[in-house]
Amino acid sequence: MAKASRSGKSLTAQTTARLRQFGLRPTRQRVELASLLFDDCDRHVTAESLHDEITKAGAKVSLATVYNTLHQFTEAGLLRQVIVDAARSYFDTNTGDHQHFFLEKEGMLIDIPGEAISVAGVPNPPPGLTVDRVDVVVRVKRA
Amino acid sequence: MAKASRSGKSLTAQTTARLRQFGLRPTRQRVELASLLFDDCDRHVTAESLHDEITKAGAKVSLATVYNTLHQFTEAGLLRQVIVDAARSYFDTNTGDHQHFFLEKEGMLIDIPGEAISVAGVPNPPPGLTVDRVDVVVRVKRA
DNA sequence: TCACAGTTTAGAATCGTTCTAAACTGTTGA
DNA sequence: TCAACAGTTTAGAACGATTCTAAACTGTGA
Repeated sequence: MAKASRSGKSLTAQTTARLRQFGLRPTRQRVELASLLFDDCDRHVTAESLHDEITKAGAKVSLATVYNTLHQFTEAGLLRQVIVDAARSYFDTNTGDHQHFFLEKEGMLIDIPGEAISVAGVPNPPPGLTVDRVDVVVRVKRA
Repeated sequence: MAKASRSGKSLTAQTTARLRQFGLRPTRQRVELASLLFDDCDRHVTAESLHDEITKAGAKVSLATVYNTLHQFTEAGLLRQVIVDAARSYFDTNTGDHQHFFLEKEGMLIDIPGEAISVAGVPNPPPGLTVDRVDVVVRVKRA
């Protein structure tokens, strides 16, 4: 691991710098979690799934820390929370404009690019309210 | 209460008949809950809020029964479950095609008529999957 | 290297929800 | 009308996800 990037910095060093930028002290736990989340392609995780994954990878991070970290990353804008299931929270490393397919049975999320989809005809919200975000969830089933 | 309707049946009698139609034995608890839910205009409730309401109305219905009943009504197609908040489940007496404004802070849902809103450009789901439903949640904030 | 604020942690606590098993009640058939 | 039974309700325990607590630990800047 810690493959050197074009910039000459190791991935870990990049992650460390990134965390510092966002005002997060780069502790071992945060760096390890951030590596899992951000080093490769976009991902959807739950606290539980991320905790399992990091544990299987041999790192020791408590579940409480996984929860704390997911929330801190979300506040910092590194993650986005996706609400599709009453039973558990998902976190998405893709924070750009996009929507989701959701396969409830398997707890699987699939991104839909924001450019692809468009929502028209949203009425003005009642007086005193402003639109914060429009979420589209396309619920799918195995055929 | 039990104001006579044009049909000559009391509301309670109508509710009772309705429940029977859906294969639900019209017990005291179900009739009372159905009255709160369906006698007036469309509503959004949580198990907790409905339990509070029926308790304040002087009826004794356990929270477990409220949960059971909400799920039975949902299965029967009398209610629709709305997933907008990781913390709790909402149930909507409007089962027709429509979407929602959601004011998280206050746990308030407001219907958006289905005709008003339109979602275009939903890609074909990955092979083996079919679209079940498209949910739109317009998250709003106090200005 | 020290001191301290920030962080992590195990375990307890909390919250919404579901389960359990015993008591209760519509309904049906005699 | 009534007994019998399946379906229903219930209190309370149990559950699973998440948050809290308070004590131990660790980056950081001097």
